[in-house]
Amino acid sequence: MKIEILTKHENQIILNEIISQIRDLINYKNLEPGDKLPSERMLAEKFGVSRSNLREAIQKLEFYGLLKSRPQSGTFVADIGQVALNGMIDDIIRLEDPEFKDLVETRILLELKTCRLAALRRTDEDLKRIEEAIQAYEKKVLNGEDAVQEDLLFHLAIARASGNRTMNNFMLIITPEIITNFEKYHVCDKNQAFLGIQEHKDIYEAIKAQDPKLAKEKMKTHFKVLYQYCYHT
Amino acid sequence: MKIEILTKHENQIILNEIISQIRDLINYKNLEPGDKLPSERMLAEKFGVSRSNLREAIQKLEFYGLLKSRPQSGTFVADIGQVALNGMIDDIIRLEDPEFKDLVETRILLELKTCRLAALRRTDEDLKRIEEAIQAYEKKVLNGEDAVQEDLLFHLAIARASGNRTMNNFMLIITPEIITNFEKYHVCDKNQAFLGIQEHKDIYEAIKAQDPKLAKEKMKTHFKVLYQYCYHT
DNA sequence: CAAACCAATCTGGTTTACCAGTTCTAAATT
DNA sequence: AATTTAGAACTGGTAAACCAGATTGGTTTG
Repeated sequence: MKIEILTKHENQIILNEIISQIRDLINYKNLEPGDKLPSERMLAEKFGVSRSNLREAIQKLEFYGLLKSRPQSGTFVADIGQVALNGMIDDIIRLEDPEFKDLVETRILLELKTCRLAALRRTDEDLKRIEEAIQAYEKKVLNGEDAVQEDLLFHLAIARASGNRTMNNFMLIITPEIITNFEKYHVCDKNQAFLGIQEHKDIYEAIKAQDPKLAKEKMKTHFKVLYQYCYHT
Repeated sequence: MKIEILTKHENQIILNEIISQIRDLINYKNLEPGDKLPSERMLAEKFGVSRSNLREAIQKLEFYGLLKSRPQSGTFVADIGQVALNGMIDDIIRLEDPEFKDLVETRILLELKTCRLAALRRTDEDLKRIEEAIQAYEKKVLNGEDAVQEDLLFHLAIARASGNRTMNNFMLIITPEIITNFEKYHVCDKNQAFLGIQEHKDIYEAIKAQDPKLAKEKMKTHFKVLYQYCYHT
């Protein structure tokens, strides 16, 4: 068999085609929640794709909670009816990579909430971690060095302190892309970094004082520049 | 070699161990953004694990944007410095599966935003899709049938209309878990489903009228029961 | 001496073969 | 006829073999 090397994008396209075929099969066979799919080998042959590719597709649907694989047993439809399953698969296939603006918008939304929650739920260990992040940031900025990484760890420490694992996870997902784009587009300049020290401290104090409203306000102030970048460019 | 069948959880533990070893190696070798990691074969041997497991670990780090694999070339550290990389890997390893409350809390946060954005950005096609979702929901409820799926598709249609791909993706991620738990814990009863019809229509009208503030208000009303479940139990 | 070139080697990706539980069938037993 | 049980076939997961493009070092050529 001829083998071709595919780009990430081409691979994603055939992945979506397989997913769409899996959806069609579920509809055709009227599979309901808990029903078993045909084996990976059969599906791979039926769709004319390799088992690896088929497994990738299944794993993607597993990631979105639509299928469940059980070792030595089979792959099953999750506890989700056909209507929702069809709607979700359509959305999953259609969904493209986010733009930078989408990431920033989401980040602002998440962080205004995580810092509120952090003010309500933070433990002493959380406080300590946030404080350490501030000190690392301050040290770098005062030395005239780039401190994007330390800035980020401060925000991740707050996400952790929020006690909400889902938001924490989402912050981890969008964070690296944000960092790299920050540095690429120079969203923050030296002066901003300097102002950031006090802003970070204000946020920390609000969280320490367990004042969620103030914490959110201070975070909003901290995001002023980011707001403008997101909504006025 | 002896082969053991591992549970998903056990597998995740050894995955985290490998990730932690990768982090140690990056620190030990002082690898900077863009530097190349040793080959998968070498790492697998060095860590005493199979190449498949090692690849899984790499793919997880790739998902979080910390590594980048290039075919026939190698695996590289992303454009992220050691400080951020260490912090993020620690968080990734530590992070456990979210609780239901985390999901609901995040969903409320996301949806209050997506419906605002939908009011600002919705196209005519978006409106049409939302309307169809409402009709499907209404039909089921009036028939006395369960309409959790249709309810969900209504909310996903709004997420799509928000025009923010990241939020759309996040909604898709948390949605199935929410559905299954809804049905398990009977968060919504029949009466709620009935009230939901008008609430959905109110949200739709606000989005149609491009009134973000009203849309958010109506969504908040719609989430009243959910709020109570989330914060008062 | 520098630039072009070529083949040996190394790379991540993919296919193939194999593993060990699970599941189903049908024969054996009560 | 209903129940038990042995075993064959099937399952998702995993290890090993293989692929072809990328890299690299040394050689050749201008």
